[in-house]
Amino acid sequence: MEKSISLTDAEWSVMECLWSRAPRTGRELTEELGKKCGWSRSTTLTLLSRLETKGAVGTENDGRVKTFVPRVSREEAALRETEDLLTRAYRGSLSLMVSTLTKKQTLSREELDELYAILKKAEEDGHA
Amino acid sequence: MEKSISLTDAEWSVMECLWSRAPRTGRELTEELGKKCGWSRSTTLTLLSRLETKGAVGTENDGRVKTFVPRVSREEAALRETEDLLTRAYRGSLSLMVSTLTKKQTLSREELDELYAILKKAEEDGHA
DNA sequence: ATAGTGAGTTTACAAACGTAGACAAAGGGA
DNA sequence: TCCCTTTGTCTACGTTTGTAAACTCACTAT
Repeated sequence: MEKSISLTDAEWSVMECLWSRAPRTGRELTEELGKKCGWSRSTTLTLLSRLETKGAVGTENDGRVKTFVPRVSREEAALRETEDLLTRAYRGSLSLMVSTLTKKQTLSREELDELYAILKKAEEDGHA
Repeated sequence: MEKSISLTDAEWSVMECLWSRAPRTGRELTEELGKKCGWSRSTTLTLLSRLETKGAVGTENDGRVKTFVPRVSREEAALRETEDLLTRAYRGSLSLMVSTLTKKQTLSREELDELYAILKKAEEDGHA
């Protein structure tokens, strides 16, 4: 597979916005990110253009106004980074990761229940 | 808590070496990383010195030779990055992370068993 | 026509990263 | 003593990232 796009911190904030609703105009995005991150208009637009170059967002020209849409899903992006981290920090072992986390922070009842459900599902799908 | 140290990609490789055995001399480290990563002597030493500045490794002077030791454990480093990622990409939800992973790759029987064990343990420790 | 606005594009610039060459001090042999 | 090697430090340089000002073009209200 061609290596999927990886996002920087600032870029995540932009994508976050786009994932929450799209298509959006530059206008809306600069406004929202201005509030949320304290960025200037330019900052947001620069980021958007870098993301476009990377192929993480697509644009369309409606008259003189550009609209932006995400080209990668949040899942893809998240997955990409997670796999990187898993490899880098846990030699690829998910259980090692989870155990490291649980050692440091207590999981809520809900979180636990969800995790059990997920495992159960994974189990079923696995030997299907 | 004072924000723990975060490592760059290249720095992880260096720490990896140190975690696998320490204390080590610059000599050993440049050799190993030269092979493993194709780095020049300078590269490794620069990284080591940056890590020293960050406080991620400590040094000691035995005569004219320096020895290096890790100052942060692999767990600490891994945890730090994992928490970052969890926040950035999964709004802090571990179960969301795990489910995203399981959707993309099948877990082995061992991995599953380990995960169940970890959850069980977390559960017990939780309401202790 | 004129000036002000909104939108998009260019240029900028410092800090962080990856990578490494150059240089200096110290020790070991010829 | 003189040179080579070892070890450590300093300097360097291109790229990426965060952040934003400056500039330009099209449009609108006067």
